Amino acid sequence: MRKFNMSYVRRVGALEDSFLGSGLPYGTARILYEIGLGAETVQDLRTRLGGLDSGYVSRMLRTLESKGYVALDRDPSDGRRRLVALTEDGLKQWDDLERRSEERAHLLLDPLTQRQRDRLNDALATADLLVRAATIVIDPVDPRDPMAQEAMGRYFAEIGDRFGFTVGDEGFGDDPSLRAPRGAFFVAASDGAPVASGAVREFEGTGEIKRMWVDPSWRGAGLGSRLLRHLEAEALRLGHRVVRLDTRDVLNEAIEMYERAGYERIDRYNDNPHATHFFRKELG
Amino acid sequence: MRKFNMSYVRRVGALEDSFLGSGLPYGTARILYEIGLGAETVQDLRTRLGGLDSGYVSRMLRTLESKGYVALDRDPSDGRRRLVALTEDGLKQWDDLERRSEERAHLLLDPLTQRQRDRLNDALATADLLVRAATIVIDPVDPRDPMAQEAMGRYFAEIGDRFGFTVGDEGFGDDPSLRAPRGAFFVAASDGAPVASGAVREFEGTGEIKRMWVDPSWRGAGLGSRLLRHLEAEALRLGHRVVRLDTRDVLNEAIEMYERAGYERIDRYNDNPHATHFFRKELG
DNA sequence: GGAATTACCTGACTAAAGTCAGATACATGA
DNA sequence: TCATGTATCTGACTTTAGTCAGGTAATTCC
Repeated sequence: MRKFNMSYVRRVGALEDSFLGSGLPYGTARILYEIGLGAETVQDLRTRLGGLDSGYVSRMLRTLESKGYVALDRDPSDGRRRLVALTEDGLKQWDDLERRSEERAHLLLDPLTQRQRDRLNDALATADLLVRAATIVIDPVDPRDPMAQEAMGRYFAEIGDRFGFTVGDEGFGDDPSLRAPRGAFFVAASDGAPVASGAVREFEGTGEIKRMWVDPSWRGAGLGSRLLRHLEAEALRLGHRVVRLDTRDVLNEAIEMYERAGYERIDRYNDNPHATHFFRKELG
Repeated sequence: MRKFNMSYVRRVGALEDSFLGSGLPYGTARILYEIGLGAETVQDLRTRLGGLDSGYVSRMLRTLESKGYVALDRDPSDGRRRLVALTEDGLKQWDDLERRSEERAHLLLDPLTQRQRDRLNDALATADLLVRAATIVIDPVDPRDPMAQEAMGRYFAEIGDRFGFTVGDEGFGDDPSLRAPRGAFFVAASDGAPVASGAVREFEGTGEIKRMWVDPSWRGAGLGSRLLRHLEAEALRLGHRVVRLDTRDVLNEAIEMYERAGYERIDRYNDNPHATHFFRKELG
């Protein structure tokens, strides 16, 4: 991996030079680029760029403003915040950056045959998925948190199992069993969006795993097992020696994953009408 | 590819931060690192780092010297040149950079299963090879040039190895037929080292391709065909409508490549005792 | 042997990138 | 309503990274 880094950065890292040649220094161009990508507030920008100094960002926004590339406006919902947006000229500049970057990528790929390009693409896509997967962090969140709500929303939508009320404004309500002190909810996020979730709670004296969900585009990256290990550790911490869970027959990969993780089939232990398969595992 | 860049640099690019935390600025650390990697002269350093300003490098060497990390010495074989080397302290610093970098890579790979790590490795190795291949430049050089000599050295060493004859170390002399105005020699280089070579000359009124060689670790990256196209174009430029070449039965991949490139088998046209197969192609 | 070239150095500069210490206006919770 | 906190801005800095124009000693070419 380190070898790759060195040679890749040396060759393609020059891709960042495409930011230059636009008349803007690198930092300023990055800001312009992120705005075009959807950053809406100054704060948003700062976090996207990895926590830059606020004064520094402010100054760069000022130069972009004076060049007529971005417009700043007070946020009506919070007067301290400022909204950033590209002007027409700014959009033109952004397109220019895009085009330049695209061109450079083409230039690089030019000497390769189509077959080689395809191979490169595949390799990079694989690497990307794995690197993303490796840098995902699994964090405990309150199930009422918007991230948790979004994850559950996608979980329920996918399972085709709707609650009595509509998904949206009021969310999935608040199931206290999924929170401290007798439960926990975890969300795995990448780039600020939930990509997997899961919960532990207590049920009839033992641990129970609920709401296991992995974003379809992330399946096969080992995220499910990682999350499962997390949930088991949490169940142990909550004092359980056994966890149980239910799932349904159509979720084949999930069932396989549970089996690989050492879960054994048991008889039905609850009255969930949607579940067909039941598992248990001794922890520790 | 651009997508990969963005997400990769965001996550792993931080790998370069490992240069920081060493108390040295990035540029200076890079110099230290390259010396540890084997750069021996100031010139060597400059080319490895992509042609930095000589004054700039000199200054950085001075700070490294004053910190006691590197020692500079006159080159006995050329008094203008200076030899650079790490001191004991410098070596310690270098190890530290290595360790830090290694640690960071491990931290990233930690959450992955062994199977995933292997997949990532494969993907990165493939991407690396292809990106390297794409950024190789094929340049005409004089066959007396050190690069050409090195390439030919390896070419002869290899066929010598395989076919059991040796070439003296008096060099390959100067075969004027491989130079202008009736011939040309090409070297493909990556990171300053020759990875492939080939020549065109005139023989009995038609073009002839000689000295086709591709570094073993580079085979299968399409370099041979690229070089061959180059040589054909050159032959055409030199006024030939036909090129011929000879090769040997054990070089299977080479023979396949020639066939794919549109070469047809012909009868022996010279008295090269090592050749067994003969080809020709009409150009244009 | 003298001119040209090469390898490196020095000094004087610039722009970019980033830090730090306040200042200011707005927001929020007790 | 007051203390506290937040989002942004301003000004005064520093460090990096890099450029450019000469200069010196050694080497090569003719």
